[in-house]
Amino acid sequence: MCLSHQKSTFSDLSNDAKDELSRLKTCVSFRKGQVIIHEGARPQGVYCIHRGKVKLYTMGTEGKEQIIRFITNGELIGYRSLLSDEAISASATALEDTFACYIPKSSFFKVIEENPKFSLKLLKMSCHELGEAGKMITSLAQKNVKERLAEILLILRATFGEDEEGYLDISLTREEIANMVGTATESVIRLISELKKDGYISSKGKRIAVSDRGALQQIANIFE
Amino acid sequence: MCLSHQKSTFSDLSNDAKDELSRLKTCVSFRKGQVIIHEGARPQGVYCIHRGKVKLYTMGTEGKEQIIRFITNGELIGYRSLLSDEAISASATALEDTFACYIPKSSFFKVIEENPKFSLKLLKMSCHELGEAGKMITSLAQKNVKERLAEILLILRATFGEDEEGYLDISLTREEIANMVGTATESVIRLISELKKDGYISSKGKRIAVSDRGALQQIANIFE
DNA sequence: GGCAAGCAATGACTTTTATCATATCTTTGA
DNA sequence: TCAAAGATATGATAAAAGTCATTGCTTGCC
Repeated sequence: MCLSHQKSTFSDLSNDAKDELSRLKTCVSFRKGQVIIHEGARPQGVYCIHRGKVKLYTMGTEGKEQIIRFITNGELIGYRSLLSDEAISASATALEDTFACYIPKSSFFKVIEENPKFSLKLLKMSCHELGEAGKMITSLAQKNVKERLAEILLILRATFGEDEEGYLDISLTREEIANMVGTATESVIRLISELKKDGYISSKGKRIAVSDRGALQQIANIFE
Repeated sequence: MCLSHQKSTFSDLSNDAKDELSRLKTCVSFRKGQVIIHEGARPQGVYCIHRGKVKLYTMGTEGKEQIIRFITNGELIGYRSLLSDEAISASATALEDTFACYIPKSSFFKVIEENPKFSLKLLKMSCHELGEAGKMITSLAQKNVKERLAEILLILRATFGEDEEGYLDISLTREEIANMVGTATESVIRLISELKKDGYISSKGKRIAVSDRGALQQIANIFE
């Protein structure tokens, strides 16, 4: 159950509050490809991911997905629209079989009201996300496709890590990568071939491994 | 003073809380072009704009500004990094002479802790901003320059309104518009000429007037 | 009022990226 | 296990956008 996660959004709550939450929540699961929340809908609660990987995306013109970010263990889905009292602005779909807790709107607000520290934590979280969104805006506006692709590969590595064989521990199609980078699928494929030829990454089927992190950082213009 | 604004971030506070804030705050003013907060710095407080217009932007590679959004009467500057406890992620510069209240970090947090409703309002605000940022990401990633320019012109109109002559009540150079749209200055100039020729906007010097809102919405692919 | 600095405008040209077409490789499920 | 569907790969070409160069217009300041 997601409350027990070390890094769960709810991890800092008192035991009492956690106990109450665990009474109010229900457990749900989603199969790979299943839509969890849908853009435009009015949310009735939030999901806290226990185990799994989820993409958050908006539909652009021509029905093309734009992936905004990923959500994984311990993180929330749907809190943004619940708190801003707006329609859901981004759909969420499971990228692999996913298990989550569902917390109804009223219970969620109850926890917020009774736990000022939790409310502050949410505030901190959303402000952090805002900073990340700003970075993404600047990259999309100013970097070229190759720079953006290198940046996204590094983000994927930092977010999901690597499996035993060194491949990124996340399975995305080239099209999904293109939908993050903001480009055509063919361009991603071409550039992945190029990065592979230059020895900065390797790939087998859809799986990708970062082999030269420094080189990617240089390509992406990241100095940290 | 900014606390008295109808639409100020602080408008819902109790009179007591407002009184206390007004003791803790100081008044500051910025001349056109003056930097208010600087990317990378650690903020020591927040600014609440009383009167004026401010651009919020990050520096991309090659030192090119990327304007994330504008801030005007009643809105806060610097709260994001204060709340997420990070370095300032976006600089703010006055676009015209601007008057603001400065509220030191400790006072700001005091108000948050003592007024749960205010804390919730900030949460709502930042969640709303997150939604807007998501929209901007999708536009930048999927729309072409002309569509984005039309969208930005509509946003400027909605944010700043028009003066007596019907011109947008905000003075931006073509370069600044390009820094919002995420394109080259020349491209913005060319497209403004084109929109003007087609009769959708008019312009005189740097001033721009939207004459056919519907047409711009159609160009921008906005259906609302 | 005139002059300089900064901005806007436009043309010519290059580079980047998208699109379309087609071939080949991988998965997946009957 | 084998066929079909779905993904990846690559080439040719077109379209979009950026860059560089130059001219002309505004504006603000002495």
